[in-house]
Amino acid sequence: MPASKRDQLLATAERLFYDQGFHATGIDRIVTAAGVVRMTLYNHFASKEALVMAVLKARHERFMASLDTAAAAASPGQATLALVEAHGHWLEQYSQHGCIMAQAMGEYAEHSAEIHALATAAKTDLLARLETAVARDGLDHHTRLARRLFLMLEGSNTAVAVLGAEVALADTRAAADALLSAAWSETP
Amino acid sequence: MPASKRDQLLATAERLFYDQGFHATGIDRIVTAAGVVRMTLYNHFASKEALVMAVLKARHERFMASLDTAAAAASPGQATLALVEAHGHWLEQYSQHGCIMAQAMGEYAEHSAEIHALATAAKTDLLARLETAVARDGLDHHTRLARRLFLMLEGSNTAVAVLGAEVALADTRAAADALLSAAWSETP
DNA sequence: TTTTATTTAGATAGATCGGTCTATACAGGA
DNA sequence: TCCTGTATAGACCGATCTATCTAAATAAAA
Repeated sequence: MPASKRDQLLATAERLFYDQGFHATGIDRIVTAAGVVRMTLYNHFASKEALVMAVLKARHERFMASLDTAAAAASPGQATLALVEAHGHWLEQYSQHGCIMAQAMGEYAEHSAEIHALATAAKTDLLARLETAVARDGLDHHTRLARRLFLMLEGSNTAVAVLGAEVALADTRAAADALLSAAWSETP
Repeated sequence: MPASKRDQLLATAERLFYDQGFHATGIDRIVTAAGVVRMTLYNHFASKEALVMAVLKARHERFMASLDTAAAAASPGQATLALVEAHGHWLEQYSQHGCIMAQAMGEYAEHSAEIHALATAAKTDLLARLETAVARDGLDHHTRLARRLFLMLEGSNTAVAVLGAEVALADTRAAADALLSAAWSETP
């Protein structure tokens, strides 16, 4: 069965928002690219802001699901590295030129508290998953370590855009390994 | 002496672009906030795109100068950490809710190759400074290590926006220390 | 077949966008 | 004093923005 008009709109808007930016992408371009008429969009979404919210929410849920799947499938003691790998895989597939949540935070910081809060929550959700994984792997100082890994993964968003996925993700993996090793030997 | 109209425009535009985003900030708002008339802007800058370029260029030069000053004043063997400190200091002062260059890359990736290239060059300039410092400090594998530190510093841009400057910068410092220690003990 | 919900087409609204134009005012330096 | 460069005020342009409205077409469910 073909995707619903609503799903077509979500997928098209996500692509355009990510490639062109939020404010630079007009309603007309979205509906044209989705092969749909303007009223169909406003039938499914109350406003452009509501559309942005729905796009980010759906994308975030997909991202979290891929993290959770990877963590659940990891061998004992390997949950943290599995998250790092899953994050890298996501960047390779869907996020080659920067993080859409960071972009949304910047574009809507003073224009929509709702969108800004959603994007911020997406970041803290990732941090929370890291904390859970680090704790599950039996590593000490798990909050501190999780925050350091968070720094790395956030940095890899930009690094992929600047240096390319191959180089950036290899660096991220190696740096994560170094942080994890250092965590064992470091004095508390 | 009061700042020139041109400088007023640059400072005002920088603030508005950073706080509200590039596309979401109109020419009218800039000139009004700068206390200047519309034609004065177009007398000094050929277009909005040229204004964005000038703003980013000036900001980047200020940033680079602060890095170079810090590196030059560092004790022998401490240039790398001095750069990390200087970067953190910059975030505290001027970049509390995300990196304006990353924002520009996102907003202009498909709208202005010139702006996108400038923002990308800003990132590679930071990476180059890190490489120089790491080499000057006599650390091995300096390219690889510099790229890992680059990841950290890029991550701290987002981390400051999400977790606040205090927490994020403490983590960044600690993680950089850990990476530097690990660099000594790691097998090539 | 009738009802109900969805989609289409297209006109329309008012605001704002980046950018241009002209005429006027006002400096400081020659 | 005159001249040159800069700033002001404000009208103006066409394009685009988000959003709404109506009327007709379409399809699936009852």
